[in-house]
Amino acid sequence: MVSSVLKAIQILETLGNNENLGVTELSRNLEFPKSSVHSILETLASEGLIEKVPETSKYHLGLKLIELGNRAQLNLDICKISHPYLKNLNKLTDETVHLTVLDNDEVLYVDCIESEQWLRTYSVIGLRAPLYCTSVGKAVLANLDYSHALNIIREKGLQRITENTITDEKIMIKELETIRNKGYAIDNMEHEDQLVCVGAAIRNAKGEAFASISVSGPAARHNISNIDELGESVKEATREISWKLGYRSGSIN
Amino acid sequence: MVSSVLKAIQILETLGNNENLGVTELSRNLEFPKSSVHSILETLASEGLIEKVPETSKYHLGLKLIELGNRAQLNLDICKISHPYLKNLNKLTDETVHLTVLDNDEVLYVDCIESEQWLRTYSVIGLRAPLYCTSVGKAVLANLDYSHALNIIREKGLQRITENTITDEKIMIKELETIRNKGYAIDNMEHEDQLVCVGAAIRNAKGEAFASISVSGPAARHNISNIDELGESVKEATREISWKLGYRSGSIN
DNA sequence: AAACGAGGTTCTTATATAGGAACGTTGTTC
DNA sequence: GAACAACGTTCCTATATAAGAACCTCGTTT
Repeated sequence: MVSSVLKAIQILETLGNNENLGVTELSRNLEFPKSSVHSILETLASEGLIEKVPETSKYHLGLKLIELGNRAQLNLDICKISHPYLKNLNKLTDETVHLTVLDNDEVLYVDCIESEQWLRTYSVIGLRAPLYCTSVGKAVLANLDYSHALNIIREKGLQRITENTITDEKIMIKELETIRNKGYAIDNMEHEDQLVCVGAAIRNAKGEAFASISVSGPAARHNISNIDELGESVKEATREISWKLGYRSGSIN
Repeated sequence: MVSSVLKAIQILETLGNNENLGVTELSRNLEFPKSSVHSILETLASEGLIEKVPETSKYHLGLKLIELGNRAQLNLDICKISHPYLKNLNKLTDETVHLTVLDNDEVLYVDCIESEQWLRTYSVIGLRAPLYCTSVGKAVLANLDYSHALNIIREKGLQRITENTITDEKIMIKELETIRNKGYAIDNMEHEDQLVCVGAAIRNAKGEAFASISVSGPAARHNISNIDELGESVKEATREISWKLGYRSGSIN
């Protein structure tokens, strides 16, 4: 383990969360000595991972990171394979479509195609969300080992975010069963008021649910009657992607 | 300057260009000792910037980089401000629209909205291209200091890429003058066969042309008659963006 | 306008690390 | 199946660096 590299990464993360910080602010935030921060910033800036605003001597993330991030996205198998299916779902539904992967017991949004409608879900690539209150998250959660899922639920807790958030463990366990039976998860304004999503999990060759896709739109457009139809489309897409990834379902599923 | 951080960055870049490299391959490529590569990889992997494929002990770029890259993109003022204009141009033209910034005497594609048509320009965020043979590049080049532009042209050279690439310095200098007069640059299959683009430069508050926007599509759809119309739309968008960035043109331009 | 304060930068040395070399481990060849 | 080859991993120490402290610079206060 290389401490300076570790520090550099933490600096990048901090700059990602708070744009335009100076040496002292970073040093205080991270509790690194100013001089260390300074020399690391100098190095990062020399390669373009961050940029120094000369007038203020403050730093923000740089162009090279955009380049690397997109390279990472292109190299990520799941993105490559899923993108056409996202496009297709977007065409079919005219709603915003997301691809997420499980990372650190959260979902990380790694691809997105926005709806063309005026009232639409916003693009959120690179953001994270909890598992228990999103369709993408619940779809994955429902397909993890029971003990693992329970662990996550208990460790992270079921914080109330909206009126509809499921905050009771027993109800959540039933919900996960429903999701397994249906093959897709519905988020009925559990994460954001007026936002309804349907998500289904993607499995890798080992059968692990490690990613998921969702379609999301305003509650006004998604009532009980059409949400299941959407759910079936999403489920079908994930089934095909999982197949391409080498998953061969043993059961009738 | 911190050598280990510098090495880490070079490793990330190398992994961006060649996915799935092992310790030895990286060590050979970069001429770093294996042990150094090993400990840096370990550190990068611990934070998720890269991922190790356990079966092969090879590494590729990780999820955290997608996150950081998108954070960088969101924080980049020019992206924030330009995105609505890109959307608008895309709607207006139904062609693929790109935003690039000048970086290291090249253009770096930092945002893109793809056409919905079957035959379309592909999305290329994170890629780079030379200045002399792209509309986005020429638009910027035309608005740099004459000596600076000439320097770039001479240092990088005018390599022939397609039949239409401008490879003669004198012709290029005239072309740049035309671009300044018109306010937009046309790439008539100079970078890729059958691909036609129109681009215009964006200026910051200091008046520096540091970014540009283009609309691009197949030559079949863009003849002499409609290309100038597109050019005017692109020019108008860049004019408004430059204004928002604080640029107050002194001349009639 | 002098003194202060808050930030960025430079200096120096005890300390952690880079990197050469030796060691494991895996899979390939004969 | 033994010997080899190729790669990943671990070890050790000369060396580069982290980090504390001093220093500089600029803006603000009295």
